[in-house]
Amino acid sequence: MASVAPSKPRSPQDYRGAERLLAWYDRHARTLPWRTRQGDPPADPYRVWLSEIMLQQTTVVTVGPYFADFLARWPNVAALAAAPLDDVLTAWAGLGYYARARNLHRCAQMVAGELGGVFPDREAELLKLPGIGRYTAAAIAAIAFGQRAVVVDGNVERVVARLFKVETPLPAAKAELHRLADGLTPEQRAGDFAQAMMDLGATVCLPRRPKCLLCPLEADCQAKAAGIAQGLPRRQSKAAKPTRRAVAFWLMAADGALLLRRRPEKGLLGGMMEVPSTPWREAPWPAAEAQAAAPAAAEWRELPGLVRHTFTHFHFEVTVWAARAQSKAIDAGHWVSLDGLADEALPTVMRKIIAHGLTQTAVVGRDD
DNA sequence: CATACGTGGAG
DNA sequence: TCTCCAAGTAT
Repeated sequence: MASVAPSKPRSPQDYRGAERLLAWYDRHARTLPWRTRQGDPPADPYRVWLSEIMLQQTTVVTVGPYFADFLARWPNVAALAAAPLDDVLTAWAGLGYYARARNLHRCAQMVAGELGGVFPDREAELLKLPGIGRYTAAAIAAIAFGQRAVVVDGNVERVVARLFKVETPLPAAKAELHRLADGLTPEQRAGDFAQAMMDLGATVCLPRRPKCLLCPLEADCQAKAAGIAQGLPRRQSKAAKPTRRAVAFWLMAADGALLLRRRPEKGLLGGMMEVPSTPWREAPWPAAEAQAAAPAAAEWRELPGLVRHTFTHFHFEVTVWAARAQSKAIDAGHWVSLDGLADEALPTVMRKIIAHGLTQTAVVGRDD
């Protein structure tokens, strides 16, 4: 149970903490592309939504250029809804968690269609939309619509776990941390408060070396008082990552086009383009077995080296085989000129494989 | 409640 | 090299 839960949800002490945090935020708020400043018109819900989806498990630095590109190409929800899904996937390529891009597009179509182009302003309605979960619904309600909502992301969990010295490891502590965050959240300026908590976590209450001397909440922080701030929140240890292996087939036509194919809509890298390969599995691929999985009969040659990539839950090792295609009459997949690769929805792991194929075939000489 | 789902930067 | 972890969601 709670090691140190406040007896009342909203004590005067908590309220002063919120006040101090907001005062700190007014002085230290970072200027971010999707953030409005004091005195500006209210935040555009489309921009808040777009940024929040992109920021799920993704750093501010990484999101920056993608947010600018999306906003330039699709300045409002109607424009995004009208875009072909493949264009959205291509623009998203490299950001990761590609289900977000598919849900983003579906959500845009729902808002632009049945919702008449207007984002819901209530958490419960936002929660019904694809790609919007508990955190994002609260963040949009608070930041775009000024409603009191309890916004809890990884930063807030860390800040609250330290403030109240919650020693239960995550994820078991999630419900308790949410309750404690609720008790801290003020009625007014809920959007600023949420962003202040997240900024505090991102710049002061850091995971490894918290800068407690700069923290506006230091005097209230029970973990700091106990000298264990750096060790919180505790986390349940994660399982080791297995290694999966595959052989990728670098098939080039006489005109220099490369064979790609689209992955299934669901699952890993769903809907994205890929270099054709054997299935991904732990056991290495004997040559004869890989041969049988090739997209065409050809004189396959193994390129030197190995492509390594780590996903969320496994390591990936890819050997690349290269061959020259006799014709472009191949069912599964489509041919793309090397110049056209930039316009394909290729995730990072596939760009690594392509870069490897490009350099190794150049070193060894085309093929045959 | 557990697991699948990307990528890049920091230490 | 390796582990951690970042403005989480869906199932």
